[in-house]
Amino acid sequence: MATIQQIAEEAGVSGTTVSRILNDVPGYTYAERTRSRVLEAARWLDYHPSPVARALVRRRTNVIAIAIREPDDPHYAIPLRRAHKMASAKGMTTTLVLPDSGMDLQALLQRGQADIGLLARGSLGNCESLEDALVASHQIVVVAGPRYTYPLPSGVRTAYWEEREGLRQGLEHLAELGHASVTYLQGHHSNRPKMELARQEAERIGLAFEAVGLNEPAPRLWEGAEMGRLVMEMRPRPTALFARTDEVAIGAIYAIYEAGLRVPEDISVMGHFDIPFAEFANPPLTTISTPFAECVEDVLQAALDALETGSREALVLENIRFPTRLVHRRSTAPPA
Amino acid sequence: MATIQQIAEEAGVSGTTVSRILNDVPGYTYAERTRSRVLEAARWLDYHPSPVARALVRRRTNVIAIAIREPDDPHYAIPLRRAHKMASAKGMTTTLVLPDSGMDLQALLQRGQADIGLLARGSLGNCESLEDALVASHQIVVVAGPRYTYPLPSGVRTAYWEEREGLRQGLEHLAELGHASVTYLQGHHSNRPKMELARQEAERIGLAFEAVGLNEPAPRLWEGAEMGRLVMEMRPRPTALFARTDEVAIGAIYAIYEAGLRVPEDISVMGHFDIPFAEFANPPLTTISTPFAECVEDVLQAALDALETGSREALVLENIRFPTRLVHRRSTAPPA
DNA sequence: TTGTAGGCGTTATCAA
DNA sequence: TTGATAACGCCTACAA
Repeated sequence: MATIQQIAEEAGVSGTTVSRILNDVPGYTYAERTRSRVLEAARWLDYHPSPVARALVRRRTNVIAIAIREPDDPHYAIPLRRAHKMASAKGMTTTLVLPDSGMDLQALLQRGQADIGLLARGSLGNCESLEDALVASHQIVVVAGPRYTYPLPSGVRTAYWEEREGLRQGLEHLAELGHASVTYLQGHHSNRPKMELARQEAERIGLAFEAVGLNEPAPRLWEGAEMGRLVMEMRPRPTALFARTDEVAIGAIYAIYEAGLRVPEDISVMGHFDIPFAEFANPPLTTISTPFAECVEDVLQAALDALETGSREALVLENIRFPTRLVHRRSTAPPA
Repeated sequence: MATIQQIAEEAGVSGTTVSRILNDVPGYTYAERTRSRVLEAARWLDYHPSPVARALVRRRTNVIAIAIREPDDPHYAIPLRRAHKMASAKGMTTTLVLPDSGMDLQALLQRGQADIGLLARGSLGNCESLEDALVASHQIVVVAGPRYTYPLPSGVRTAYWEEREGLRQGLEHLAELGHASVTYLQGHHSNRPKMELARQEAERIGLAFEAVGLNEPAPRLWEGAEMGRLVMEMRPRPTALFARTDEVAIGAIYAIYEAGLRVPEDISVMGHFDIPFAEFANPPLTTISTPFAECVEDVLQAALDALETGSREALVLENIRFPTRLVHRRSTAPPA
């Protein structure tokens, strides 16, 4: 509520003086008497600077916009938490951008509501509109997430992992266990690109491949259960399931037990992403661990640096790739 | 990048005219020629109004600050998603406030960085500082969450459920199944108030009560596993576990299977909150469903109304209570 | 039907 | 060592 002007009057100085003292602007040495009078008046009036007014003149909102796909997916909680932590360490705040809402990242940045846009995506590629955003607004945009087959978005700093790599690791794991075929749990056909990658890798390894899809989109756990039920009716019954997501895998396991079978004795199931629940699933889920946290940290750090130095140069220099990793737990075993 | 002034020059009118036309300010009828010239210039220059400048003069940021405890707890994803949805339906954005960060809700509101503060808490009560915030800033604060024993925060619009109610429902369920005693999985002692409530209710029902605690705080799944292991060594072994949280319950089930026992054949386990994973746990988790979404929706709607009408009256009128509900699934059964 | 002037709270520029 | 003054982009009396 209190403004710099009020402090100035209270302390009998000018607003300029108050601003400089309160902000410790370098290059100005004020008389101790003035300093203390200002400081005291500020405390007395319970002064809090207005970030809005500041943002207007400094052209800096101190806001990081975080765009994620699904806020209730534990997998996306990672970038959210990470980014929030890094932001508040710098005294910045975060704003959430979700896909359904009318407010998209591009609009947010164009209007100058955020200094940095962090895109934590479920897939990279097809990002032309991103570059537009980058050019149109002078803000900083960085991207973290998995790469499928599309080329990386150019002109945007990116950290990523190769979805193909994780898929291969999982497929090889199943092959090594002795499985001759995999059934991939794709879900809604919007997830087709990933499935195609899996198919390619399976063929390279010499694993028979089959995919289960769903016409209607649904929350992942439900998708998993639904596909699990479909699988239970397939003859011959698949020996190994590779789910698009840990949640899909857990949903599938639910359906398998519902049908009176067991994992991995009757059928092996593996997931993707290694969310915390994977470790504590019953049975503990074999899955592919994915470096989402590292990716976010990497690009966001670059973005913060760029923001501080004011040079956007470092932003496009490199696109760093982080490795994925097989986490072998108990939901996979040799076929019966 | 483009400003109203630039449009004004481009269209050969004054800034005032541009502002009024672009905002459809009622009470002004402009010549069609002027209108179209302004509109065209705006499109031509790709004009986007600056929310920062607007916020400064309108004293309205169009931001809702959402304070939650743990971003990666699926339980807290509910208020987050709900609030974000309601916000963006009104063209507002959200900012996240997490406990660890230096940025707290009070500071945010005092500085006028948000119009509404939504506190989606893990517990109600002890909210004196809240009222300070309310009085100090002219912003709107509302609260949603569980109530333990403390009185509701007064002077703040609240929607809540009674933690005691859910606890009783769970305890009664176990008693009806024939259990003579419960072991409550409390976790870190910061969760003691809820445990005390459970103890009281157990005594009222005539159920022997015992609590398992932990000295070190840990993520809930790990807490659950740790306490599950402790329980496995207790003699006589408990017949029924009541976990503070679904995640704790799932962690405990993990430890139970690790020890070679089964749920519910050897031991019953129930959780609290009914997160999506509860339904798909193995076995599906009996739990208490909690109306977090309804609570958030209720108070946030009140807050939005208050913001629109400008009267804070409606805000303190009522504190609505929503019921909790037992969800009986398969992790509980009569004792062996 | 349109425009002018002033202000929202802060910082930057220039002068003293 | 300190102050005027003018922005930042928008909105709202008040005037014409």
